[in-house]
Amino acid sequence: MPELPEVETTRRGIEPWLLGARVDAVAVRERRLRWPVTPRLARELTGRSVESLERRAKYLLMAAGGGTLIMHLGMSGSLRVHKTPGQPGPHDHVDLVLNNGRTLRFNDPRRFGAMLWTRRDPMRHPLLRHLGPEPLGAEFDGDCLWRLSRSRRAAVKTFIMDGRVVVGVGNIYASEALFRCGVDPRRAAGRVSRQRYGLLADSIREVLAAAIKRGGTTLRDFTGGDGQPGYFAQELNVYGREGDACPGCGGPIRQTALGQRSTFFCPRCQR
DNA sequence: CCCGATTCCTGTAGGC
DNA sequence: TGCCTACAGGAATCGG
Repeated sequence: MPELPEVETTRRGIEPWLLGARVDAVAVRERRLRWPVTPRLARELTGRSVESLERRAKYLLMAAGGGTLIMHLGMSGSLRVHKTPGQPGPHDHVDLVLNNGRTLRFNDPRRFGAMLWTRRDPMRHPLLRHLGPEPLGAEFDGDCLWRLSRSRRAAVKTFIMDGRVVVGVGNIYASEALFRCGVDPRRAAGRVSRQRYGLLADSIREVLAAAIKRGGTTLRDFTGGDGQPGYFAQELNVYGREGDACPGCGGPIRQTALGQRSTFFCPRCQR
């Protein structure tokens, strides 16, 4: 499940093969992703050289020849650079054939991912323009969480997963960050103190940075741009561990649902 | 504006 | 063993 660390791991894995490479051909075998892949995408991308590959939230932005390819992995998408791609398998929806002999291949069984071409400033794109701060950036801290949360009655876990508040915090890392700072995920966002938001912001930053260091979390099938899995799963304290002993107090980890999302926490350590 | 519910999709885990 | 259903989730979008 690509969250920010998995997207960043992917970006770092494929960037060296993309920078400066020219796109010689684009093969679109399945147009039905989150939004339809337009014929324009292949037409305009072909012949352009890649200038940069950046990440904003969970989007990857590949700048090429004045336009930008906006990519999102959804929840089952992956991007890999192949030396010899071979016959496309199931769910290998898009290939970018590069002039350095490599092929960037987008695979996405559930097709929640996206590939969009824009000639405008990507940061002004409707999907990106209302996004909150990057959790690893300088402008993100406990005070901005605290300010935005006043009078909010939604659960704090739901609140930190809202991309307008802070980007990149998905279901796994939301549970982990809240455990780390001892905040009950069910607590109303407006009823978390300023001081505890300071701790929560630190926890979000730490847990994401640690996951990036490990190459992301591979629960089932995530692999980075080189096909390697991530190793943060073994450092998860609560996610997916209902009934297991809490690493803090030894009591059982509990599971509940918040905003239709499974949520894991320790009722003794988190208040 | 705020918030919860619904929607897209398919692989897989669990129940019978 | 094998079939069937439920569930997983990012995030846009809808409905209240």
